[in-house]
Amino acid sequence: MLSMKCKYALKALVVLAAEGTKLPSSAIAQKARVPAKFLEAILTDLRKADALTSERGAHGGHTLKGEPKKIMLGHVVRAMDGMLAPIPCASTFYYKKCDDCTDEKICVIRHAMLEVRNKISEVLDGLSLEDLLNMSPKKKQQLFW
Amino acid sequence: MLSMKCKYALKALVVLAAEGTKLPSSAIAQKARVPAKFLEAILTDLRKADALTSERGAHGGHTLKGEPKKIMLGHVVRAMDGMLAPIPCASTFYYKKCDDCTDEKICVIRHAMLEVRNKISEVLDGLSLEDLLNMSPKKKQQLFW
DNA sequence: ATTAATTCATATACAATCAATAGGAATTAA
DNA sequence: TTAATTCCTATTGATTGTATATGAATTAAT
Repeated sequence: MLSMKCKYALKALVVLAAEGTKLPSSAIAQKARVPAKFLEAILTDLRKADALTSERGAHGGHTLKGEPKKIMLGHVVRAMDGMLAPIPCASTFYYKKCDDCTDEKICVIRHAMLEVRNKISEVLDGLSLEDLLNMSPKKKQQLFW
Repeated sequence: MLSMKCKYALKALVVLAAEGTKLPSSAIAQKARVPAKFLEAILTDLRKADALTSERGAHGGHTLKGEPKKIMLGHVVRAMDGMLAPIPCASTFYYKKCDDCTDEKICVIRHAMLEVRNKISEVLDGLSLEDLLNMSPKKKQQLFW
């Protein structure tokens, strides 16, 4: 399950990618229809995840860091929610051994979940913000949802 | 993320499939290395999900309902954890509209998550308990994890 | 009938996580 | 100096996850 936080993060980034300019969090909140104060915290996390840069003070705001084509959904989802894999022992970025497993090389559940994690990764690590924008029927018009 | 409950459920079913006989929950707990009392509740859920039948009293126990080939991982995961999709609006079995979405037909996030949900379903609805057993190097010997 | 083995039902506990909100400090441009 | 903004820390309330406890109901064997 995606958390609301992650969904909001994606929406915020889509707005930034579509707009292509610096935006204050209040504007993003409005365009993305996301709780303003919650979004502030999310934007901070996105900055730490290197997805955007922020400028403080009057005329401050948030700008996408790099081209939308280079920011992949997988990166965002991992930064917000952690691993893509359904189970830690099947994760590549957040691997953790199971307590109830003696030999994970033969664990049939891990095997199955590795397949799932690879499929999820194929999709999310293959989709960029630009790809998301291109899915939208029209452009520059905030009709993404 | 798979819950522990779901993981335990899968392990219990693998044990039952491998064994091919009626087993009391205590025996399953031991073979699957799962907390015994927690497992009891899980087995009840699995019965309600039509994955096994239970007999009470002395010499009672749980038996897989139908062939291992017919019990798909997707069914088990849904019964334990709910939808496979990362987001309710992309679920087929547990669909729910988003509050912050006016036209989900064009929602780019939903679009992306539909792709994810379909990939997950391809894997989990395509894998049976029998398939899991066949992933194991040897058989009938409780070396599944 | 009694006993032991079992499932089944209900309640409880505790911790963690989620989804936010609050208040204010620090920064910046006008 | 002011207004607009990000940034930081704390708090809240609800929900979920991961169990454990207790005991009732059922069944087979003696």
